[in-house]
Amino acid sequence: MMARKPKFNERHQKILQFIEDYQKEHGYPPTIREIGEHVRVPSTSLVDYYLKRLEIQGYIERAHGVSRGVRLARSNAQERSMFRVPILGVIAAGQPIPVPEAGQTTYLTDDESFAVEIASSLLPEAERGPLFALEVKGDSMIDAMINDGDIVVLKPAVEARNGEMVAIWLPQREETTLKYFYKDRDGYLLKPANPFMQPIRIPKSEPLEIKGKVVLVVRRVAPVAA
Amino acid sequence: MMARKPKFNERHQKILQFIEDYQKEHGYPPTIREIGEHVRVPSTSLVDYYLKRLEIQGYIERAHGVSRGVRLARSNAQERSMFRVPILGVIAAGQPIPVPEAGQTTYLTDDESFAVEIASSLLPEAERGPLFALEVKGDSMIDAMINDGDIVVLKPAVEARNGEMVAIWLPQREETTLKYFYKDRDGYLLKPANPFMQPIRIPKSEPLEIKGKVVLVVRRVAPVAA
DNA sequence: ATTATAATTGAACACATGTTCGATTGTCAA
DNA sequence: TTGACAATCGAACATGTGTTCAATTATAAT
Repeated sequence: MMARKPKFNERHQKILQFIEDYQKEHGYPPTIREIGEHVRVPSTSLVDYYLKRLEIQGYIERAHGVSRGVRLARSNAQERSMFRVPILGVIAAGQPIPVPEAGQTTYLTDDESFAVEIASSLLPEAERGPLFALEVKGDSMIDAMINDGDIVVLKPAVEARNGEMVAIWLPQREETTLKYFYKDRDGYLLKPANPFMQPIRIPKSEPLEIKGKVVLVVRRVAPVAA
Repeated sequence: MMARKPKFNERHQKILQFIEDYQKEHGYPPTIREIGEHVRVPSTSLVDYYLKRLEIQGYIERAHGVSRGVRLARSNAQERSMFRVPILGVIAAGQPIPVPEAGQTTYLTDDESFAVEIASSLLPEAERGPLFALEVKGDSMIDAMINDGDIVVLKPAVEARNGEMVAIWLPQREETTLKYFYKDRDGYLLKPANPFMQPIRIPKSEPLEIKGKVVLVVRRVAPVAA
């Protein structure tokens, strides 16, 4: 009964690749014939046949009856490829951590200097959503392997699971740190990222405010003249 | 003699705007007729007339004889915002650094796991061009504030200026390191990024191979379950 | 007013391009 | 083998779409 099921062969892949490349190079999508030429499919109807399949499978979107009316589906395309994350302030040893207000839409100034752009491919799927970034000032985070000038991207959070790297405010000490977070019956254990440094133990009694989970650390290495 | 000179009226502006909007919405550029319809220009020849002007003035680029062959000039459009940088291998203490072959086109596997995407806004203008990335294996780069699993983005180079962070292969020691590079009459001084650590002095006599300049360091902080 | 040129029109043309359809061939499962 | 469907072909068709051109109208400088 069932004959061989339609497979997603290399040609399909090649077509998707070609559409992407062509779009990037020309600024507009290819025609059916151009696709066929490149993938060595001599008949336009066959290309159409392929495109129909790709459309059904959700890889592309088509505007029917429209020349060059083909594009990669949002999911594949560079749609979600960029994230603009606002830099809310600095993170430093002696200062509380600025966090985004809940109500206010995390809004972005157009000013480039107050935002970083992140390739979403750098983020695990789950970490999407509202993010904010802080610029590290001073050497106080150095035991977290984070240096002056680095940018840490955070996901707002008030609690964490063991093993996650979090930004913490210790009210009693008036201190901010970035540490791997572990909780046990005696209190908290804060491990530096640098394995050669000693973890800090926080007794249960001491207050501890988690401000966010670290999702990404970016260091631009500016070449400095002599 | 001179009649009124061709002015850049609001229609021109409107057309540019429309091309941009349309492209963003549909994923492909509009036709001449669609433009005319939107800007309330009833004759296709007049739209063509406008487009010719816009092309001469450098606002748009056209592929003549091609349907929907119009796009905003690069200068207007948002310059390429993404970089795809191939991950050529790992960088570790005891291993030579893999560098891209000069001849071979920096080729990108489709495989996402072998490339990182970088927002070009993270890079200084000058650092564009061929880049490659390496994944850090082990703790050996820890004095450069770079940890196991980090990704370093490099620009191929065989020499460096003082103050630049470079990837270095020391043949005599069979060792790879990332350090800030300083050269003086006595040889080389390699400073760790971590200011608390001691710099290394390399005598003039010892060979030293620079493989690339560090442009960016990225650390994905994967949340680890308990 | 006159004139030169810009702006605009309308229509026709040529061909680029998506679509359709019948026929043929290839390939798997029963 | 045979049935069923996928894959492929070739050609024709309808129309989408850039281009051209001659003619007309509007505008600013003389």
